[in-house]
Amino acid sequence: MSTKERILDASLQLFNEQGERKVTTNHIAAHLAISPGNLYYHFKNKQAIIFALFERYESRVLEILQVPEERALQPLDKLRYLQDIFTGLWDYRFMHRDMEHLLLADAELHARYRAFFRLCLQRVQQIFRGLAEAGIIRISEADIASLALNTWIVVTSWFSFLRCNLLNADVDAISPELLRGGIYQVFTLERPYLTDEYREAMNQLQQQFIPRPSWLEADEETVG
Amino acid sequence: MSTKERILDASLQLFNEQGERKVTTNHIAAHLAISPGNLYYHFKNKQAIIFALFERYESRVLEILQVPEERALQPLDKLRYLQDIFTGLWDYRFMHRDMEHLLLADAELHARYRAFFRLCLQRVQQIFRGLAEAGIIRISEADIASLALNTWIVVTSWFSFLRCNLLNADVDAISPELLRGGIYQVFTLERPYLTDEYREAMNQLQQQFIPRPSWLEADEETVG
DNA sequence: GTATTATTAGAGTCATTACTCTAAAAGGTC
DNA sequence: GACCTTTTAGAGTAATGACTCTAATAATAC
Repeated sequence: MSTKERILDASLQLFNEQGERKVTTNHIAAHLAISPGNLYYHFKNKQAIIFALFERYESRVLEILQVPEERALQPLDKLRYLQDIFTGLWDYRFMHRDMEHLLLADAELHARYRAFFRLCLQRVQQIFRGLAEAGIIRISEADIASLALNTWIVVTSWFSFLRCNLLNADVDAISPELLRGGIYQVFTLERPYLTDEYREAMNQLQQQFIPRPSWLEADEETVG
Repeated sequence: MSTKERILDASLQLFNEQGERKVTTNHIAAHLAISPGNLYYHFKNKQAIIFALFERYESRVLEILQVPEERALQPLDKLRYLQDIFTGLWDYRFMHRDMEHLLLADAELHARYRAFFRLCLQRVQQIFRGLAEAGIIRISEADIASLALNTWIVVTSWFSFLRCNLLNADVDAISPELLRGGIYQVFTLERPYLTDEYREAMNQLQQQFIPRPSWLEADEETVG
């Protein structure tokens, strides 16, 4: 693997683990046992690393959010979308964590992100239209726009929500178990629009993702 | 006004304007034309300032989220809740912007925030129960929990969403106009549960908050 | 007025961090 | 092996930022 790719992989790992703010370029170099000079030979600055990671993230997400044209959507499609998207967000979880700062620091990235967001929103709307055409949901165009936006917000905020509201011990061990809570929440957004025909089936699907809401557990008493 | 309060006010202002990450204690002192030593006489560190601001924020929000016991909820109550909460969030908007980092850096604040969140969630659920008892919505207990959580996520993420997706020029001018989009989104979350009796009235209420979705506008071409 | 305490100034410190510079090594070509 | 390009090491730098220390000044008590 090329040094350039190794730098990206290590950066992604460290950013995800500790947050972009706490990971310095020197840390990244040290982690790879290369010199800072070497790192800066491959990337002109920290922003360039982040930009490259965003490109990876973007293509990953857009690949997932494709709507099949040759066939109608099925109930399980929705589930697959959610699982794939949440997994993708997990793999690049530092991104939405510090997004505001990243965008403020890099106007080019900001423009790129805006375009990406708009494309995603369109895709999500297409998916809902597909579900409507397949008779799975019944929904007006105006509601599709609102529902898509709410879905976007909940999905992209889910890991931030978890990290803020889990016990510290759990934060280090965010697991598929916690991902499920996010899937459950998004199902809830869509549920009111299900047609009679599919309501029961989709509800049963959703039931499989009922979370054990660990964010409601009380803190342990600190032993004094 | 005491120096201590002036420090808090200035910190809040600067944090909101530039983000906690970019505002140093020296900046705060300079802004007030006092010495760093003076600042540190009143607060033992930057975290202590943030903690004090959180206490303000917390009491502000909890005051808003009260459920009247002597009377039933009315359709306009929901609107007032939303307007007050969004205004409160606006006044402390740096908070949810850098929340993850703030909590990771201060275990005490983290515990406090968790408790605050759980209390808020209960209050929001109570509000939905109140709306159900008043015959405005019809909803199961399980759905109340999901709906409350989705509401929390959308509300607390709304300003982050805006800052990420607005044109740079607009970010500096986030206005009531943009607040309205948030209110509209939250109305959408609740809308499917409205009873026949109130559906029309609430829809009309919501229509007043249709946003001009500036986050969908294209970037200006850069003049080359 | 004097003693005591609360408040303030401001220079300074120490660690951190993004990034640079020079030279050495490695790799490829003929 | 000589020549050239690519890659790497690693010491160094300039700026920054959270925080400290000492001494001066204001406020208060008696």
